[in-house]
Amino acid sequence: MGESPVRAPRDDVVVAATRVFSELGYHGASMEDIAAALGMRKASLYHHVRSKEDLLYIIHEGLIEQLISAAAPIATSDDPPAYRLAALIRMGMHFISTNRAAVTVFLQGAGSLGGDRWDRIVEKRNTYERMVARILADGVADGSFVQIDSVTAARGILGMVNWCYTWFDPDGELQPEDVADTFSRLVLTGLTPEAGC
Amino acid sequence: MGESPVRAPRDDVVVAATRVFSELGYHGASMEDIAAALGMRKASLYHHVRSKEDLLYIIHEGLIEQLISAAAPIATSDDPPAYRLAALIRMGMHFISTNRAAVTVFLQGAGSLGGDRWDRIVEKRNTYERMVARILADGVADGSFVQIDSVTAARGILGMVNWCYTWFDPDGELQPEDVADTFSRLVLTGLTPEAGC
Amino acid sequence: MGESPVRAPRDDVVVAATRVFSELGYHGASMEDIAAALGMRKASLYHHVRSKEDLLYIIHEGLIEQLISAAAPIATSDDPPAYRLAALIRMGMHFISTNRAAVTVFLQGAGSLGGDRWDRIVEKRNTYERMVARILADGVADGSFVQIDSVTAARGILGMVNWCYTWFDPDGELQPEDVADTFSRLVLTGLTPEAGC
Amino acid sequence: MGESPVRAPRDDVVVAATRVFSELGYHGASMEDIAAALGMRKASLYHHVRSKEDLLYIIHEGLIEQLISAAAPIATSDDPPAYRLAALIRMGMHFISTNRAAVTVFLQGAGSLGGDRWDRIVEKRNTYERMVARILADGVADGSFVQIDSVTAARGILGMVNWCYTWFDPDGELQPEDVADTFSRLVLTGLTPEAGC
DNA sequence: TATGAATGAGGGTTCATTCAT
DNA sequence: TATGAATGAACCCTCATTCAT
Repeated sequence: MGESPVRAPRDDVVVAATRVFSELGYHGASMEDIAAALGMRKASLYHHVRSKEDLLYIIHEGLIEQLISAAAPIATSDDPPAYRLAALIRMGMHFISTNRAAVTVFLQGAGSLGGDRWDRIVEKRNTYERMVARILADGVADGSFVQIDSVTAARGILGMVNWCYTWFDPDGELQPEDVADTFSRLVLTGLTPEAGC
Repeated sequence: MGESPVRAPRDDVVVAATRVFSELGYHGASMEDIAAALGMRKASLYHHVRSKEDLLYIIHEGLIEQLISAAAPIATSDDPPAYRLAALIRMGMHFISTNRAAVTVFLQGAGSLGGDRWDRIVEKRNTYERMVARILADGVADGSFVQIDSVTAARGILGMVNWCYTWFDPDGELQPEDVADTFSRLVLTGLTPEAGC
Repeated sequence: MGESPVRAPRDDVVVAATRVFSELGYHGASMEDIAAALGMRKASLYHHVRSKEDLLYIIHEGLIEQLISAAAPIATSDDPPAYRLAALIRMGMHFISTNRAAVTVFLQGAGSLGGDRWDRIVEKRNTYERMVARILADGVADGSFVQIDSVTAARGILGMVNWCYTWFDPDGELQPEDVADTFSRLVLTGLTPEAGC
Repeated sequence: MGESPVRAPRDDVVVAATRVFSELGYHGASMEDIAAALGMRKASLYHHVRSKEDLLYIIHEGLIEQLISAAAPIATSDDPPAYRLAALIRMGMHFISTNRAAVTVFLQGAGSLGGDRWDRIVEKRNTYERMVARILADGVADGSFVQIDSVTAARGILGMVNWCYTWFDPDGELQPEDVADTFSRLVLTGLTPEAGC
């Protein structure tokens, strides 16, 4: 915290890079492309960012930081686990539909980020994952959830939500809340009706 | 249709390419890398494949074809929906843990495949997705599943399973069947115990 | 002649450029580097100098002018040739140890200076060289030196002294005068003791 | 010895690079220039060399190795010091006039070679220097030379010879042997005639 | 005077692909 | 089938220089 060697570039630069990366992929996008999206030439771009990889890192870090900030209050609230889980799923869907491009870059960008930086991102990613797992573990502990492998279940739920970046269309008929509701019902009460009640 | 068809290259070539692509990413891997993995030089590789993109397409097609072949008998069996869904999840986990590299290439490779070919892959991908959605719809129809948006739920379940390529370690403690069981319970009976029965 | 003349920039600018050029080489140093050494930004530097090459020329000219000024009175004095030569060597060593950075730039900078300017520097360099050769010729003429190719010998002596920029350390144990004495003895009386006297 | 990570490129490549570097300077020369000198394109050059710096290193190493090989038998022979010194000077002049371009690259190239490699070259350069100093020390020890700082004198003599790369013209009237003779007389018997004999 | 921004002109390097042997 | 060589097309990045503020 505080010693990041990466200057924060102008906002529009990051926004443009995020869009271009999400459309062409990190490797498929050239600095030229990003510059063009900003109405400037390649060389000018280097006044705002030090390298292409810097841009990728900035996007990654911005996203995971924002995600954690949004998740933390939900995960650590005093609400019952089921409630917290549903809120987290809703937040996740909202996040994806609001940050479409950045999420795409984030979830596809694996492997393009150099060692140290990738490690730092992974660490934060794990932090987020642990928040979800913690909610499940809490529920199992207090009996509001059935006995289940909370880590695996958490990863399953995360996958369910993350995967939306491949198909969810914010401009489509379905609202993010609709999807979140479906997912919540799916993992909370399950597909099968409660037997014999 | 109009393009010249893709000759099927020697198996070891596809295997090597799959491994190299999965490790370095499609863009990050060079033909040189693949050739080296086969103990030959770049130029020789062109006696076996016509282009780098051909390789990617071959891998994609091989995978989706194999996946559909494995899924079809399950999806179309006469077993009850809940049973079929569990079987599909189990098959999916098994598939991922057996075809680690290819699955990685398949799920990360979006965007690197040219128009026509990508479309053909997407079509088959949709076929697979529809199989899952159909099972859910069947369950909703026969009352064995609760009323739910079967398409969205199917995508959620697929995401849950697909996402495993990012974290599941075939050499770890967890068996693919264990994960499949957790996932099945999660989406069939849900996290919350059946109330007051 | 036809080109616009070079304004003399602030002294500290030249000093900084000299140091930076000597450390990184002319091509290796950027205007940014020089500006940084002055605590300003690249663009500000252009208020003081018109171009990078101007800086190089200014350094070259300042050095050769200063060197000629120091050498002239010695070379044209009435002292006997041996004395003048020794004095010149001493002056040369003193000059190198006092103007380390500038000498480095001067002796390494060949080829970076454009046609006309380089020619002008070379001309002055030759003037200096001729001073030394003249001393030798004088000695040969008045019999105080042996018959020898005075031009070649002069170049040898200059090389001996100039070369010091590659190894002489002003902060080392050896004083410039010590080196000058060794060099003077070497070229005046030689390594071999006078035979049978 | 043996573990050099630099493949030896085709001879003509090294020759061309040497000439181009000597004419334009390392930084002033582009890979394009070198390729053009070989009648190929920039990209083709990379089949023969891994990087521009590799080329520079190969030139440096080739030169210093060759120089040491030529100097060693002279320096370690049983001939009297004066004879060995004269022979070394003659060899040096011959070397410079035969390897004009490479010597130019070698003596100007300081600073362009990365840390490790530069260190390795400097080490060998010192080896060569020590050979000369050793001859002088031998002469001082056996009384055939006057008492003198042999290290400084050696550097002076080396400078005298090395400096020739800046002015000696192999196609001029002066033969390398002529210059060598002048230099030998200069440092062996000196400029001043033997007094009163 | 000082500077942030912009940019044309390269420069080194990589790479998929072709071709003659 | 195998490969050494060659190359066009890019790509990332640097830099001297200009200009509006």
